[in-house]
Parts: sequence; C-alpha cells; structure tokens
Amino acid sequence: MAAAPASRTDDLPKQYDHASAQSAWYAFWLERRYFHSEPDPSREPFTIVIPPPNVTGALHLGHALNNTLQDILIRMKRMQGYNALWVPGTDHAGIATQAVVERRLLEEEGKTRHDLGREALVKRIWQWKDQYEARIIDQLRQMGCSCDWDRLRFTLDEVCARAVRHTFFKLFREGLIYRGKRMVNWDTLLQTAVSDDEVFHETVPGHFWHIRYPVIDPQPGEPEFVVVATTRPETMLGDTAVAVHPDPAAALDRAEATLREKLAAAPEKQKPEVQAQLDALLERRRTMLPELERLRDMALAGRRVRLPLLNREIPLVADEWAKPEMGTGCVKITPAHDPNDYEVAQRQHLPLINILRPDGTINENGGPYAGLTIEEARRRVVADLERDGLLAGVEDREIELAHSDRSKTPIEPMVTDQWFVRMNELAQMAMDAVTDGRVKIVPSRYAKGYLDWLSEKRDWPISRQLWWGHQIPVWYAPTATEEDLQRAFGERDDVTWRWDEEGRQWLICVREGELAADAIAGHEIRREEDVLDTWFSSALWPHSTLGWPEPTPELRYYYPTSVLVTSRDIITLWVARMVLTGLHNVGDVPFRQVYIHPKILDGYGETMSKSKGNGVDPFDVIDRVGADSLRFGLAQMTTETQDVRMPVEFECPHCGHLIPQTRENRVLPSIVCDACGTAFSTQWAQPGSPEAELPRGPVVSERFEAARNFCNKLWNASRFSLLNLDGYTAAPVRASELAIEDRWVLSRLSTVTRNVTEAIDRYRFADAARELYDFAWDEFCSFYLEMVKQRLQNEQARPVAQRVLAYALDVLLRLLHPMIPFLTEDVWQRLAQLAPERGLDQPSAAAESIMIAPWPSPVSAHEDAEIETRFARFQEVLRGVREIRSRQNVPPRQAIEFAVRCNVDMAQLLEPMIPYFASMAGATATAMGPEIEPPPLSANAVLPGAEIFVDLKGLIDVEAEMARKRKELEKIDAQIAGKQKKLANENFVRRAPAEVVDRERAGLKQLEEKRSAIAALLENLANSS
RNA sequence: GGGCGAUUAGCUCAGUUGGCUAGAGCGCUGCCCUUACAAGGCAGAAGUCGCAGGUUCGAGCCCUGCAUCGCCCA
Repeated sequence: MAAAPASRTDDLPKQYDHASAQSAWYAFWLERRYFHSEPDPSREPFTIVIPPPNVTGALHLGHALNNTLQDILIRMKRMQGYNALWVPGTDHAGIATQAVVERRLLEEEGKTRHDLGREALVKRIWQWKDQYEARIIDQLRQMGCSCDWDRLRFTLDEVCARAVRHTFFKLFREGLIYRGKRMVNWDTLLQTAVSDDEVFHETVPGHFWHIRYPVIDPQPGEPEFVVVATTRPETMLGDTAVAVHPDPAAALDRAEATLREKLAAAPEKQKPEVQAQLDALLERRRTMLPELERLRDMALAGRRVRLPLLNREIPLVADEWAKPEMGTGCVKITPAHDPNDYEVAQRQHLPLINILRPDGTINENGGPYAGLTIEEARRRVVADLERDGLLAGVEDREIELAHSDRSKTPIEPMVTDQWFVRMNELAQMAMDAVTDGRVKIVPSRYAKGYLDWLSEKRDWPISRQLWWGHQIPVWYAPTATEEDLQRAFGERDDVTWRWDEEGRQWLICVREGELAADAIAGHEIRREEDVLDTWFSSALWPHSTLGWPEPTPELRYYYPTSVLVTSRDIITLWVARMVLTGLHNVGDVPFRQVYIHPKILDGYGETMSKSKGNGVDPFDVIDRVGADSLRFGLAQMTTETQDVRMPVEFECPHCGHLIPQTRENRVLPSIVCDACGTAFSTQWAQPGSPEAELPRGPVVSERFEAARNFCNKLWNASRFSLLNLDGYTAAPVRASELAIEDRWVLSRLSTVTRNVTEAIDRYRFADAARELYDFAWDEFCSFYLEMVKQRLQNEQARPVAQRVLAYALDVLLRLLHPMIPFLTEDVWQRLAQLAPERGLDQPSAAAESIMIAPWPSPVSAHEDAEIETRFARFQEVLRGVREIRSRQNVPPRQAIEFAVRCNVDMAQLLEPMIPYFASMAGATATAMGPEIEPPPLSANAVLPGAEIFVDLKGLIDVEAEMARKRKELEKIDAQIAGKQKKLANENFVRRAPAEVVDRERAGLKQLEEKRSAIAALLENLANSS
C-alpha cells in the first residue's frame, strides 16, 4: 500500500480555506465560460432575469439572499441539463441615485444641481453608477453567482433605452399615455414629484389655527364670520372656497350612531373614553347644529366670503367633505395644495390656484407674500391675521406630516402637469394572467395583494422632474397647426402627435432619435424635460434584456423566462408592471412563476437597509466565514412563512470581540470596543475624516456559524475520504460485494436525492438545506465514515470500500453544489486526481467541473427498507450503550461489556453490527437473545423490544444509578397513566381510527415492559448493595 | 381603518393531512486533544407551544375573540 505523498496532506489543511477556493474556482468557471448560454432549440431553456439592484449603493444581505436563491436554482437546473441562463444587470434608480449624488455635491462642494447644470450632473451620476455597478458585480462574483456576464444590462444602456422609447411611442400612439394636472407629493428640496411609496409619515408637534373669514353682506340673523381651522395657515392664499356640510343634522346622526355602536362593543375599560366622545358629540349638536344649518342655507343661497389678506371673494359651498363633527364644522378649500380639497374642487367646479414655486417659495399668486419660504409665509400670515383681528384661536396639536423618503423634508401637496399611463385594459390583462394561472405566484397568498392592487386600475404616473433617467420623448408645439405637423411629419411612421386640450398645444412623440428645434418650419418646438419613472424601464426588464423590440433569437428562445425571484415589497410596483408590459409588448407573460422570498430583518425586527445603518455587507460575512457558509446559511433560513431575524454584531478588528449592534451604535462613524477599549470605524465613517483612519470593524452575525461549522465538517469528511483513496481503482461494484453500511448509505442517498430535488423545485430551500445537513452530518459522517474506516484498513475490503466511498462522496457533493459551490468544486477537483472514473454499475470519467456534472437521480434499486430498519435498531442500541457509559462516568478508553435481551429476529439484525459497537462505543457484546441473564451488577437501558445491560463489575455508583432509575420510573408512570386514561375513554376507542388506537395500545405495552424492566433492575441493584 | 404574516427552549428557528412522549442549531452542564474534523466527539439539563374561549375521542396545528410585533394598502 503506497503511502500518501507528503505534499497531498500538506495540501489538505484541517480547516477549510474558503478564500483560496473562491478565487481559484470562480476564475476557472469564467475561463471555461460555463455561465454563458446561447439559444439552442434542441435543448430546453431555464431562464432567470436578475431583479436589477440599484446602483445607488452596494448590496446588503437582503440582496445576498435574493441572489443566492437564484443561483441555487440556476445551478441545479444547469446540472439537470437545462440550457440555463441567468441575465445580470443593474437599475439606474432615478431619484434615489440622483439624490445621493446631489447630497454629496452639496456636502463636499457646497453646490446644487443647478450650479452644475443638467449635462454635468448627469455625467457625475454616470461616474457614480460606474463605481457602484463595479462594486455590485464584484459582490455577486464573490458570492459565486453564475450569471452570464456577457449579457450584463443596465436600465439606461442603449438596448434598454431603445425598448423604453419603443414602448412609450406605442403607448402614446394607442392613446394610453396622456398628460394632465394631478395632485402630487412635491419634494421642494429635490424639486420633483415623488410617488406615494417614497413618502413616509411622521407625527410632529404643530398647531391648529382658527381663522375668521368675513361674510360679505351678511343678512340679518346671519353670522358676520365663518371660522375655519387649519394646520397650514399659509395655504389660505390659495383658497377658492369655504365648504359646509349639505346636511349637518344627518351627518351628526350618523356619527352618533357609530359612536353608540362602538360604545356597546367596547371593552369595559374603554367605555368611559367612548362615552366622553359621545357626550362631546351631543353637546356639539346642541350648540353648533343651528349655526351649521344656517351656514348651509347661506351656501345654497350663493353667499360669499372675503378671503382675508388677499381680499379675494370666494364662495361658500355645500360639500360633504366638511365634517360637522370635526373642528368648526367648516373647512377652507385649497384645491391646488390638498388632495381632498382637490376632489371638492372637481365636484364643485372651483378654480385651482397654485401658490408655490417648484423650490417651495410662494409665487406671485401669494400677492405680498410672494418670494417667502413656506415657513416665513406661515409666520407672516399668522401675524397679519392677528393684527387684523381675524385669528380666532390657536391650539397645540400633533400632526401627521408627510415627508419625502429621499430628502427627508416635508412634502407639499401640489397640482402639477404630469404624464400617465391609462391602466384600465392593461391592468385587466395583468390580472387575468394570474387568475388563469399563466403566471403562478409562490407562496400563493401573495396573489391577493397583486390582484387587489391591480383591480383599482389607478392610472400610473410616469413622469419625474429629474435629470437622471429616460427623458420623455415628447416635443411641445404650442403654435403649430395640424397642417404644419402633417407637412413636417406626414411621411414618417416613427412620429405621432396628439392635441393637448388642457395645455393648448400639440404633443409630438418620436420613436427614436431627436427632433430639431426647427423641425416644423416657422415654429419653435421644445422637448419635455421630465424623465420617466424608474419603474417604467424596470417594467420592461424581462424582454428589454433579451433585445426587444428586435425579434432576436434570445427573445424567441428564452422568453417567457422561467421564474422571477424577488421580495414581497415590490410585487405591485414591479412584478405587476412587468406582467402588464410583457403582455402588451411581446404578447406573452414575462415569467411562468414568481417566487417571493423572506426579508432579512435585524435583531429588532426592522427591515435591513443601508440607510438605516443596519445593513450588513455580504463581504463582511464572506471574509469571516466564506461564501459557501454565507450561501448555505441563507438557504437554511429561507423558510416558507417567516422573515429572517438576524441580530448582528460588530467584530472588533483589534481583539476580535463581538459588540452587539444597537439602534444607538448602528449609526455611529466609530465605536470603542468594550473589551479592549480601542476604537474602530464603521460604514458611516466619512472618507477623509479622523474615523476613517481607524481600522474598520466588520458587521457579522452568529447566525452563519452553524453553516460555517457545517462547511468545515464537509471539508474534513472530504479530507478523510481523499486521504483514504490511495490506490483507488475503478471497477463495477456488484450488489453482493456491498457491505451493510454501503447498502445503508446508498439507500439513504437515494431518498435524500429525491427529497432535495423536490424541495428545491418547490422553493423549499430550508427543507433542502436541512435534509442535506442532517444526512451529511448525522449519517454520512457520524456513521458511514466511521464504519467504513475498518474496511479501508483491510487489504481485501479496501477496493470496494473505496469505490463506494468515492461514489457516495461524489453524489453528496453534487447535491450540495448549488448551495455550496466553491467547496464542492474544490473537493471535486481533488477527487478527480485520485478517482477520475467513478460510479457503481458502470464507472465513467467524472465531469471536468462539478458545475456541469449531471444532477443526481434517485436510484430505486438502492432503496432498502430492511437495511434502514436494521440501522435504526443498531443506532438505538449504540446510543443506549453510550448513554450508560456516559452516565456512569466510564472513561472512553476503558472497554466495557454489554448484553442485549431481545427476540431472535432482532438479535439476528444486530449480530452483524457487533464489530461496530466495538469501534464506535468501545463496547463488546457478550450475548444477544431472549434468554439473557443480566450480569449481577449492571446498568440497563430499555428500548422498544430490547433491553441493554452493561456489566459494571464494581465500577458502578449504585446510589446514583438507583436515584436515576427511580426518576425514570416516575416519568414512565406518568406516561403510562396518560395512555391508560386515553384507552379507558370509550369515545376514543370507538371513534378514533383503529390504527391510532392500536398504536396507543402498543405504546402502553411497551411502556409497561420498560417499567417492569427498570423495576427489576432496581430491585437487583438494591439487593446487591 | 382594511389585508397578509408572525408569536414554540435563554437566542435563532423547524414542526407536512389534527394522532406529540414537541425537535434542530447556537448557548449552557459533564466527560473526552480517540491519527477526517475542538469550527470536533459522546452524553445531559432546559418548553403551560402569546392569552381566553370553542370544535373534536384527541389541538402546537382547525374556528372565534384578545394582546403584542412586522409588512402592505388606504
């Protein structure tokens, strides 16, 4: 037998070196172009398009999870023989990216975007994009993602831009895109509209001002003033009416009825509170109703009030928006700056007066207040009202104030010109695709939110007042006639136009390229400056990345894609819109399935995000535990219903101490280690600041340690196998040559293969990971390797043992490869050197890389129930022997003897395992069978159908053993009592299924046997002491 | 206010069709540096399954209500 060359063992360290495996094998895969896919009609495609990460910043663990799951799917399908394509790319993320770059511009150079100008700012953002795209790609590669990098796309690149232009043009020509005035959330800092989902609400202390509006020519008996209340007094400059409820009595009745119901239903301790509300309402009715009804009559009579400060006459209108149970019962109407008031204005045909400039200062409609900021205007308006005696009072009040997510400044609602996509038919198409099953959402509960949201069919606002994005391809021609347009563009089918009644101008849309300012002779045209919402380009992602609108071979072959893997918060914003544009542009759904995975939360249950400071860079985890452990850990956590909660720690770079991350320290630029007292920096350290000079403390989580330990276990199991494959020869292995442990491990392997494949196919990643973890650790390592050791030392048995071991390891590595790509490839390549040809029936050359090796299939011929039963028995007895050894403190080195009392069948089952008791528990079996006489001084363990006696010849601590046995008896008595009670229940015996009753009876019998065995031993011990 | 989910050992989570004497990893305790692995081995302790009702022979699981937390929508 040849000794292993020294170099080989040196090459196999006792701990898995993830860093070297990662750098070596990713380069190898790239070099072999395994990630690349070309259309090939002879093979079935399996396609995933990446949810493109924002170039705003680097990836965190949420992205790591998302991409790990995609890679697991892609790698398994590739091994299964599909032509697997994973299209990578990034998203320009309009407002988010522009906002970061603008913020830095201001912080570092004190400049605004207007100082720089559009072209220069966009250039800067491209630089940012290049930097972060590279970073993101690097992160994905470090994680081992097998993306086809030749097909990398960016939502603003030429290919995607062309798809955007064609889509816009098509929708515009079909009349599905229109321009109109809408109430938007205006961010006065960034000077753009932001969508509802970019707005967060915060409760802030504020005031409630009561203002008197003088009634013009009040009739006798009528009040001289109408009092309104507002939290935003400066908006009065844009008031165009005051509203009062058309039937205040009925409205109060309804409010009263609601409160009475609530009172009846309220729990006792809340009753007083509700009662107080009711009393207040009744009081209000008594004191205020007559006045409100009088105001209502005045409104119907066309009475007007004078708007203070500006002296504008505005009508009193009757509208249900005025709530008699709230405030003064009257409400001022500012249609251009309040969404509800806007609706009132639509109903009552009131004019809109916009009082704001884009930067949030008051415009010329604000008269003497023009040019002031909102805050200044508010102070002046309040002061002036007070001077004129028109301020009726001020209350302190908490108000829910909308803030922009991007700039963190208060949102001003404002009516502006915006562009929209008409959703009616498009939304219906997208709904149908899910209801009729062309798109399957997994888990299915998420389909509800998708359908509910689409069913509202709200038009999609697509314009953004930004510079970073796809500029809307529309030119305005306010002076031209239709004849002019006809003359200029009548010959072109790539130009289309439409009359904008509201803006009194022609809108001209061009499919590609630009229109010159003098494209229409004698008229000047001007391009729309707004850009499209980022989601407009993301919505096209599954087909734009494949080359649409060109009828490319890729589009024909890979579309529809197989599955989209994403997180639930963008089901509506993104998934729904992809379905809709896919159907409209290509005529088919973009993907067959949508898999929604969990979110990663921090220790407080908050979503992980960079901006919050609780984001974890996958690099930190990879650096500490390796990409394989990161991936396997994430897969283990991906369960069906639960989000992943992950408390994280800072690792002190000086002493390695872990400091839990808290809400307080997670935003600090530097932290002082509480173990060694030395400071280190965090992700918040500004470049150039003193903190940035400190060594950086990575953020890590203990939750990856189990996966790390597992990878190390696998490494060592592989190491053992490799060290024992010297002299390996390939040859067919006949069934008759297989040892018990071979047959057992092959049987288990087949079952595991089936379960893992099914679990991954059903997106049950945690199940698949657990199946592999348990098998690899508890069966392959703890039993198979332990048992095969003996045969590997034996000249005769060695060749077959090596063949089975090489085969079993080979299959296990392949099953693990999608989750643990680097380690499995590393071992695969080493295995190839020792055992290049592997297999049981017909050994053949192994694939040159595990990445392209075939995915294992279950082998029914290997599944053997009898062997598995025998093993289960053996494992139980082994555990019994070990337990006695441990509880009697018999040192591991000291040999012991044991006997098993059991029936003949079981004795036969156990007989062949006798050598393994010796090697695995240091125990010699002296006898097995029904007629065993226990040694005089022994400890026992009672199993179903077997009793184990370990001969302790004077070593035994009798008192301890007796105490232990008494305790055990108590426990069993309780269990027996439970079962007896159950079986005494006639209802149970009569109504439960027979098999359940039988099982209970058998269980009781077993317990009783166990009880008497223990009682007998106790007596024996008592006598012998 | 509406919808979806969660609540199981100190921590992080499994638990399929109701049959459970409720499992795992980490942590904890005891023994062991046994030539694959101390990131390991063997053994052990630890749970009123959020609370209150209900259905059922039987509930961690099904139903109702409540509490707390999270997400989405208004």
